[in-house]
Amino acid sequence: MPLPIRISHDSAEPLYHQIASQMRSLIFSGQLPAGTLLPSIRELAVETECSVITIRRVYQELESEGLVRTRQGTGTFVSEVEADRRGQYQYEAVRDALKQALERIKMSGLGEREVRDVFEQALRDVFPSEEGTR
Amino acid sequence: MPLPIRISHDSAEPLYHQIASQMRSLIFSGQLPAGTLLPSIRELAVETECSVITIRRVYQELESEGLVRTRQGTGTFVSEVEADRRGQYQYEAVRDALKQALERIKMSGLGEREVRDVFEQALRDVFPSEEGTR
DNA sequence: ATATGTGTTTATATCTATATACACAGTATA
DNA sequence: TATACTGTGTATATAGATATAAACACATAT
Repeated sequence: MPLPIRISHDSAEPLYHQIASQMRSLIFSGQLPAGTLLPSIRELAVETECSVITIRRVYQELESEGLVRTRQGTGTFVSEVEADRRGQYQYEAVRDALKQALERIKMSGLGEREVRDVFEQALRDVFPSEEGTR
Repeated sequence: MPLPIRISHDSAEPLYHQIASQMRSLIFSGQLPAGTLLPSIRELAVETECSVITIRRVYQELESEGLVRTRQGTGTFVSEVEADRRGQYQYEAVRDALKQALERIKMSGLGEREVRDVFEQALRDVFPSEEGTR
């Protein structure tokens, strides 16, 4: 089963960074629970249309952060992660992404009101009108 | 007068890319009208805390896109830009910035309430309390 | 044993960022 | 009117980060 990862080869953000970042989210959000066997570096390389070495680097980086554990000849597994780090990471990731987007939008000349409107509309796509939420 | 440019040395996005991207916005949005004399590469290098060569590269890239015109010994000036390209670029810039942030939000697994809270916080960071805006 | 799946190492190309020394344009001034 | 000065951009060489290919080594099941 392929991982829900979306990378862009046109983006200025380096490939290994995009992949690592998204895998952190998957792990911290619990979508990849501790013990899960990750795809082999070759599988993930195909899936993300990049080289095996790049994936290898991602796994190494995640291992150095204690998020995964890799064993030669066997595979790479998700490690146990303290609850503390979970919420913290997701919160900061979203906060940074939002800030960056807002900076970008502001620079285009839009004012606070317009930025809010644009974003409000976008949010409705992500959280499709749950009637009872109001 | 320094340009309203904000770059991050920690970001995964390359320096020259951050700078070029923001200068495009300034030009396309009309905040830097045609004929404007841009800061010298040394000034902008100091302002952005990067090397002269990096700024030079940015100016070269913008020149190759027809956005600026540079003359040795004199300086770099903003060129005339067709109205067509303006709206187009700004629209796409906003659209892409939003898209990226939303992808990140989806992947985080945070709920609507939390996302909205984070958004308000980020919005305040980017638009520091302009009292009269309401 | 050996076949097939893992991860690993080594060498290489390209991209990003830098420092240093150079060349041109305009201005002051002798 | 020369000429030196000070500001511009420019060229060359180099270091580090990013991405790759190809050959290697380990683990497990036949």
